Amino acid sequence: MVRLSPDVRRDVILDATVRVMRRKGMAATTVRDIAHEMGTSSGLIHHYVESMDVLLADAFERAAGEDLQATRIALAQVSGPVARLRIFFATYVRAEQDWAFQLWLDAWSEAVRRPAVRETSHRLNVAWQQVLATAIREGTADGVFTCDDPEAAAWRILSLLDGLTLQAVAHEVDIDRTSVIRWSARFAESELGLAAGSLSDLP
Amino acid sequence: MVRLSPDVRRDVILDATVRVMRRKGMAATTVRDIAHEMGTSSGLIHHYVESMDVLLADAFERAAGEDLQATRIALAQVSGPVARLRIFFATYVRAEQDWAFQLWLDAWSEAVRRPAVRETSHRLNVAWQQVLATAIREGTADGVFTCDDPEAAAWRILSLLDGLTLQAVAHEVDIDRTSVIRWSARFAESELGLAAGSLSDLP
DNA sequence: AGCCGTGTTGGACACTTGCACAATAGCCAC
DNA sequence: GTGGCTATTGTGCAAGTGTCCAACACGGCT
Repeated sequence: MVRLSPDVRRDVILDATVRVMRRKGMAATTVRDIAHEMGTSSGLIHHYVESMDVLLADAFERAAGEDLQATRIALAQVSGPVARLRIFFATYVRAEQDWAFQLWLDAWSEAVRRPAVRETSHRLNVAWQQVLATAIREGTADGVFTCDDPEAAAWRILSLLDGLTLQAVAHEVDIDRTSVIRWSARFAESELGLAAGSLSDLP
Repeated sequence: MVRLSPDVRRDVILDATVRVMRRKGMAATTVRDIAHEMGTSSGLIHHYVESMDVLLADAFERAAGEDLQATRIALAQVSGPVARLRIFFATYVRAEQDWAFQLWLDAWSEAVRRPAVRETSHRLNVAWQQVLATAIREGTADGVFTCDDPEAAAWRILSLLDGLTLQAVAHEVDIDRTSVIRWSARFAESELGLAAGSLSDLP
């Protein structure tokens, strides 16, 4: 029985929850699973967490938020709208490892029943869209892109990316990962008035 | 206590399951719910169905299959590639009422864990893609469309449609239904070499 | 009419779930 | 040291799950 400070314990709980979620899926994650993963009692979890609903939402936020942050950092380290967009597509594959995207599928599905999950997935989805929209706005300001509605264009590009990834992850066939990226990048080219290949051609 | 023949009873069970699924979602559907919906005992269900797993998969197949069939019929009643594609987008909205698309979200999420569900959702997704691919092939044969890979184009259009609908259904905001259709139709125009507005302008 | 096959019942079963709460045990201030 | 605060335990609970099964009752057959 190791006694930890509340902050550390909260961290340990979230980490354990993420690990269980990625192994069993969001819907199948139980309090007892998490307790067993931490090597503690299940009562301890309820001492820190008000409900299973928000725990799942918080854990999802941690898991998905890390990917988002990684992409943001990667984008910040590069300059120029075209190069930045190339990085966006490149990190999106890395970010969306199968288990990570599976969590997104779980979140979208659970959103109807779990208000906390819906709120989180909604917020994170908007955050992803904003990353893209910001990059597009910068490109139009520079005169490199031609796009009269960056917000909408960002939703469309992100949705095509998600829709294609969905098929690749859920059904494991028909569409391979490189096609997902190339097709999405080509769509972005046409959305932003770029020459064919400027985003989708391999470097 | 109405005594039905096995065939009829099986049908009644599937119908009741679909109704409960569309009300509560796939993951939250229970044997007792279905029994209550039919007005019978829960034991009766297991007299006909080997497990909950395959019952959910079969019911999903019925629910999603009906929408697919409705779209196929609607497409068959119209002639000309452009008109047919317009119908496709129009029926996709109708077909994908919130509850129906919610079932798809559930299915994609459950696919990893439930082999029966994965097999069904995969097969039906391919079927939808084939409906679109066939329409595109006919259009290219007629010289109306310009498209060198109808199969891939169908996946892209369908994926954009799914990705956008996903946001509209799961998060209930940000993207309204008319935008989903208009944006997808515009994307189809550029994929098929059509003039802007030929698919996306309201009739 | 009576009988028998079988569709149907309703509850038992063993299990799981999230959550609550008294009791316990570790750590820090004094 | 020692007391007190609180992190942690472990059990209990009520409600839920899928599955099973002996008993029942309806409809067609003789």
